Parts: sequence; structure tokens; C-alpha cells
Amino acid sequence: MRHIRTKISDVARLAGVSTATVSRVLSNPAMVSADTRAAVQSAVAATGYRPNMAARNLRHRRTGGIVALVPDLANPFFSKILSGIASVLGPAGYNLLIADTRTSGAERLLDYAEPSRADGLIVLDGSLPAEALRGRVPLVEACEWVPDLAAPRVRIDNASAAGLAVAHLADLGHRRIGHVSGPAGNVLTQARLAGTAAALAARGLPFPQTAIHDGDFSLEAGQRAAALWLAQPADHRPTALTFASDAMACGFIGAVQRHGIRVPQDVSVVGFDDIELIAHITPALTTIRQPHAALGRVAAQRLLAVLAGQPGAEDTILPVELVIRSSTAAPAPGR
Amino acid sequence: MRHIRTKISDVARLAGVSTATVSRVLSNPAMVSADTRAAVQSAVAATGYRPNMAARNLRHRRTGGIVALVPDLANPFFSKILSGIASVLGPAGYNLLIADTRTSGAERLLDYAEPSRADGLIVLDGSLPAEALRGRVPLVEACEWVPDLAAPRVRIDNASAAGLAVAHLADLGHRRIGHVSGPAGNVLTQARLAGTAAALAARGLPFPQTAIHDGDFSLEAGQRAAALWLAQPADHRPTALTFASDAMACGFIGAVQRHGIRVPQDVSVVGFDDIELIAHITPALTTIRQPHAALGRVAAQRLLAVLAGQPGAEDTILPVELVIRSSTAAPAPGR
DNA sequence: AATGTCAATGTAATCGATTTCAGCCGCCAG
DNA sequence: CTGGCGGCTGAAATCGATTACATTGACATT
Repeated sequence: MRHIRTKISDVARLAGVSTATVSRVLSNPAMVSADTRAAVQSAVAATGYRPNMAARNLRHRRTGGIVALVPDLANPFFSKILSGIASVLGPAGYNLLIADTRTSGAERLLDYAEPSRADGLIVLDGSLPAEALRGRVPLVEACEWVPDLAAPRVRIDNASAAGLAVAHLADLGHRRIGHVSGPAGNVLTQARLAGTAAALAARGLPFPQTAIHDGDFSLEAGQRAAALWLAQPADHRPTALTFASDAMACGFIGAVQRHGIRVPQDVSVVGFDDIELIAHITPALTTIRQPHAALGRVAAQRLLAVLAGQPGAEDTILPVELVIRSSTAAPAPGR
Repeated sequence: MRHIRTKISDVARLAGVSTATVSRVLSNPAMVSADTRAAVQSAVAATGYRPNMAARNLRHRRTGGIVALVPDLANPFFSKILSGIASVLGPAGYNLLIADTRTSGAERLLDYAEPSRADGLIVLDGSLPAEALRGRVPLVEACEWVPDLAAPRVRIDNASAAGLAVAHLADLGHRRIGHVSGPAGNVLTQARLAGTAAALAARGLPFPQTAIHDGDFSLEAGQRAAALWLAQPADHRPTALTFASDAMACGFIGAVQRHGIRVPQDVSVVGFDDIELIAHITPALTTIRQPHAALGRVAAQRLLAVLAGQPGAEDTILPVELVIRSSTAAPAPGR
């Protein structure tokens, strides 16, 4: 049981060389003669030496860490993306630091955007202040984005994704289609709402204010939307709804089912995200599949490219997919 | 737009003092006279100086980071716990580093258990090799644990939690109760299986091998268990099942429903974990609620206590709760 | 007046690795 | 025999902050 950290000078002394040589063996072995190299390597093995990262980082003026700024770590949607990020960053030799932007104050955010804290930033929260991030550490945005922040973005085409959902419902014959949106001010909310409106307009279908429910991505918002929907007269309310998140769709379905409403016979539901569980509920949810892991992976790769000196400011748009399951059907006759 | 990092000597020069004084103003202001302090503070403000963490860490022989070793970052169960960890670590001035033990190889694990990488470790994966973690960085275990590793553990009483589920079903009148377990070798699997067996034995109920399905916590395992259950003759198969995870329970319910089986009328189901969504599916899942966020918070607090020099090696057991929803009912008469 | 105390500040060592620069040695060409 | 070159190595500077120790001057004590 070794208690004192062995440092490079210990190894050097044991091997009978200078610290410079030890360092070279570790980082650029070809530079050192075979004999010395072997001596150093066995000294390293004997002492169990591992370089001190803080010292190395200080000298290299880098940290080896990349921070992901997440709005809500507890949300499974984000954890999938983080998983994708981690799968790229780990093998590339970077540490993944995670900061929950809701938990930590604005002051801390500035700390994270510090070159001495992290070499780069992956921003998953579009509601952060642009000025706190501008002109600091290299960053990319994933999924969400901060308006007015010029940074590479890895995302989906939210408007046309929302349009896919509408098209599917319209093709089934629905004419009164509603939408439950995300939180006000969120960039995704706006894009998906706009895409919904555009797709409806393109088919000459109405989209009155009463067909839009303000949500916030949460299960509870889905339940609230259900209460409002149930309160509308059955021959006026939408026969189908698109949701800005699967969680809301799930909350809606659970709530209306408890009132004897059948999905999809009485109302069709399309979610958004394709989180894992919702393929297994009854009815299995029709939804827009986001490539969660790929979003994270690509964002991480883009950031690595930026760090390697390849600027490339354009956005990366990943494809989505309409996954048709059992929560959508043609509207009941006469509705 | 400032491009060169300002360092402490720049501030010192501007304020007309030595770097030592600047450092003291920043870390121990009371040590410096009011005049000098004001001069330094305005120089700091003027330059926008922020200390270099690598240099500070090197000098302090600490990293300011804590690593969480997670088996599967994409699993919502773990992300809730991480969220709890983050909520404690952030305010305490620590960075949270996350490593996915499945993604990163065993070599990397050793790196993370390095004092120069992290000041402490929170282990959420009980399948890691004890020898890789022993005698290194201070650590605590949460939820799962590594056998033979003497470290503070923050967890629930898995055996009695599993017993709660059995008791509930037995009280409803079920006599053939099955269990779908976690992956072989997992400490939780063993504890929950043992608790299930003990509770059944205490009530004189049978627990044959055929009533145990080997799972792995995943949705798919639940589906597989459903196929096996469906294949058993209706008057011999269990009238109720307890699951080692909600995900498996969810996969089971979805699969049997597709075969016309009604839950809970035809079979009762009890999950484990109480992940968010399963309260909103139909039927709402009866389950054992784990205090996810609290597990993370307490684990983080215990680690901070260890780092502060309070050893305290005993386990912390957090309470669980049986949440009765709609997936359990008395067995059909005559079964 | 000599001495001690204390507060405020500066000087320089330190944390541990990397890297520049210079020196040494051996060998080859002139 | 000498100048030059290339391969290998070590001494020392460096990264940027913290802190042990030394210094200064003001003031109190005897």
C-alpha cells in the first residue's frame, strides 16, 4: 500500500536519468535510446508512477475537460444525449464534466466557460444568456440553441419534424388537429409550433388558438392539456393532437384514458422524441424519433474538430423519422 | 474582446502590489488593508482576471472534481441520481465528472481513481473490480456496491423492499407469485431475489424455479419474461409477478396486453424504482419507490464528509415506499 | 532609548510536469 | 587532424498560482 504519490523525479532517480528523459519516454518514446527507454519503463512500472494531471495541464495550458451544460439532468431525453457525448469524449481522452444549468446559478456558468476549467463547451440549453458564452471557450450547441450566438449547431429540423406529425394525422383524415407546445420562450417550442402551423396551412386545415395548449415538456403539462381538451365539446375539440414531447403525450394519454377516452379510437396522439419507454405503453406511441445518441456523438465530434483547429461554423442537421405505432388512427366517422 | 489570458502578475502590476497580495485579496481578504484591497479589487475588475485552475490545483494538490462512475448514463434511473449528486456537488464547489463504465475500458477506470484526476469517487456500478478501486481516491458507493470493498454505502434495503412487494400481493390473495430478476451477478439482483424468497417463505407460499425469470433490468427482458409467462398453462402460471425494475415491468405489461391479457385482472404486476413515466401508463404501475434524488444527494454529502476528514464507514439506508397504483388487484376467482 | 509586538506586504520557494536550449560524444568528410 | 553534424541527454526555465518566511515600519513597553 503506497501512500505518498510518486512523482516524475522519483522515477528519474530510480532509473538514473533526468526528469526530462522520463517525460520523453512517456510522451515521445522514439526520442530516447532503447536502453534508457527500457530502464525508465521498468522504473515507471516499479513505482506505479502516474503523471499528475494538474501539472501537465498547467504546462500544456489545457484542462482535458469538456463541460456539458444541461437544463435538466434528470430528464431521460438529455441523459441519452449525454451518453452519446460520453462515448466520443472518453476515447478521445477528454473528461466529461456535467453542469445542471437549473441547479447552478449564472455565476457558476461563467466559471464553466473558463479556459482554465474546460477546453470546450457543449450547450444543451437554449435559454442561457448569449453574452455569458460569447467570446470564451470554444463551444457547440446541441438540440437547443441560444439565439444570437454564432456557434456550430447540431440539431434536427424541428419545423419539418413537426410537419411530419401533422402530415401523418392529415393523411389519416383528421381535420381538427391540435398541438401541445413546449415552454414559452424555448427555441424548440417556437420551431415546432411554426412547423405545425405551416403544415396545417399547407393543407388548408384550421389552426385556431383554442387548438394550441401551452405546455412545458412535462408529464403534468400533458395532464393539464387533457383536462382542457376534455372540457371542450366533443364535436368541436381536435380529433388528433401533436405534442412537443413524448412525456406530455404520455401524461395526456394516461389522463384521458382515466376518463374513458380511448386512444386512438377517440383521439389520436403523436409524441415527439421517441424516448425508450413509450414504445411499450398501451397504446404504443406514434412519435417523431430524434437520434438522441447521434446528436450527442456528432456534437462531441464537432467540438473535437473545433478544438483541433477546424472551424466550420455551419449547422449539422440530423434526420428524424416518423415512427408509426398504435396511438394514431383515422378519426371516428362523423367527427 | 480580450484574447490573452490575464494572469495574477498582470493584476499585481496594475494594482502596484505583489502577486502574493493579489492572491491574499482573493482568498483571504481580511489579511490585507482596506486600501490595498480596494486597489486590487478594482484591478481585478478592470482586467477581468480569473485565476487559472490548473495552477491553483497544482499548488493545492487537489482537483476540485469528483467522478461518478455510472453503468449506463442513458438509463433514466441513473440520471435522477446524478441529478441529486450534481445538486450537492455544484454548490459545494466541486465539478462533477461523469464516466460511463460500459463505454470506457478498465484502463480508464484506473485513471479516474487517480488523486490527480479527482478528489473523490462516487461508484454507482457494483460490477467493477474491487482491486481497481481499493486504496486509491476516497469513495462512496450509491445504490449498488462492490462486494469486498470497504467503503461507505448509501443504498436502500433491497431485500425488505422486495419483501414489501410480495407482502402486498400476498395480502391481495395471490398464492402463485413470480419474480423477474435483474442480471446475474448483480448485487441488487441477489438481494431482491433473496428478499422475495424470504417473504414468500415467511407466508408459506411456494417459489419454484419456474416462477423465477432471469432478466437484466431492460424493457426487452420484460418482453421475454412475458413470452415465457404466456407459454405457461394459465392455471399454473403465477397470478402476480414482482419485477426488479420498472422497465421490465413495463415491457411485460406492454407485451401481455398485446396478447389480450388484462392487467391487473388477469395478472398483477409490481415494479421497482418508481421512474417517472410509469405513473402515467395504463394501468398505472404499482411499484417500490426508490428515493432517487436523495440517494444521489446523500451519497454526495457523505463523500464531502469523507473529504472533510470525517471517516464514518457505516452504511446509510434510505427508506423505500410501496406505491400502490392500478397494476395490482386480487387474483381472479378460482385461480 | 532600546526592545518587542503586530500588521501589512514583498521575496522567493513550491506544486509536478514539459520543453527549450545547450552540451557531449561519436563519426564522417575534407 | 579538424570542423561539422546528428543523436541523446541533462540543466534549467516555464506554466500560474499559493504560501512560508523575511522585512518593514508603526507603535507600545520597560
